[in-house]
Amino acid sequence: MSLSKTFSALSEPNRQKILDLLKKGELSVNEIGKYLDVTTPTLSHHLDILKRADLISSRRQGQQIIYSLNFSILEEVAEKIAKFLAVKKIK
Amino acid sequence: MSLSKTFSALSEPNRQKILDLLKKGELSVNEIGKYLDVTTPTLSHHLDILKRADLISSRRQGQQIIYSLNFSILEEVAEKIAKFLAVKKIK
DNA sequence: TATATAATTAGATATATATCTAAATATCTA
DNA sequence: TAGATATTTAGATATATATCTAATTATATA
Repeated sequence: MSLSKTFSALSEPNRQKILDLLKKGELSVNEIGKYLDVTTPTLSHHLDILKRADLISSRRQGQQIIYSLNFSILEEVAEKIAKFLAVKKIK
Repeated sequence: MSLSKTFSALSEPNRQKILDLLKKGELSVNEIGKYLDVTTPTLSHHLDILKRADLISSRRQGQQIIYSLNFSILEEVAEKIAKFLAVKKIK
């Protein structure tokens, strides 16, 4: 997974909000939609981008698709930034 | 400064490379250009975006503009991600 | 099995972004 | 001060992205 793809996924406010919502626990598309001011197809598009960036996962539960947060990529990003910043201290 | 603007600035590969180059020390536009496969105006555009995101600073030195890395915003990003991830441990 | 509900996919459109060439600006130097 | 060098700004263009409506797919249920 490229850092660019991750940062790109993280750069959109609606997607940040989705991650914030999922932080508290998994949610269906419909439930997420209640907190965002976009149509369902637009929401679906944002979920797709987050999923391709491996920031979230999904599973079907009856008629609903339940999305949940993946922490690992964000942990990697934090680690990479920390490693990047580490040079500062070396100097 | 919005997180979106920061992530957006960080999402482009050439800009990531610029930050990487500046990590080792300040450089002129011309020097940075040696490592990137873009024209000078394009490079100037990327520098402008990084500067607007407060990720780099510049000063004039004779005919050259010298760019240097700002660590603070990246430190903030790392901190925000860490804080975001902290909920995981709480639960 | 027809209808309702949940979500995605398709297709269109408007805005943003990355890129280039050409022109402008700033500084240095012969 | 004329010409060279360094960088930015202006303007054009092609690609990417966010958004919508309409259509499709998947599941549940009366």
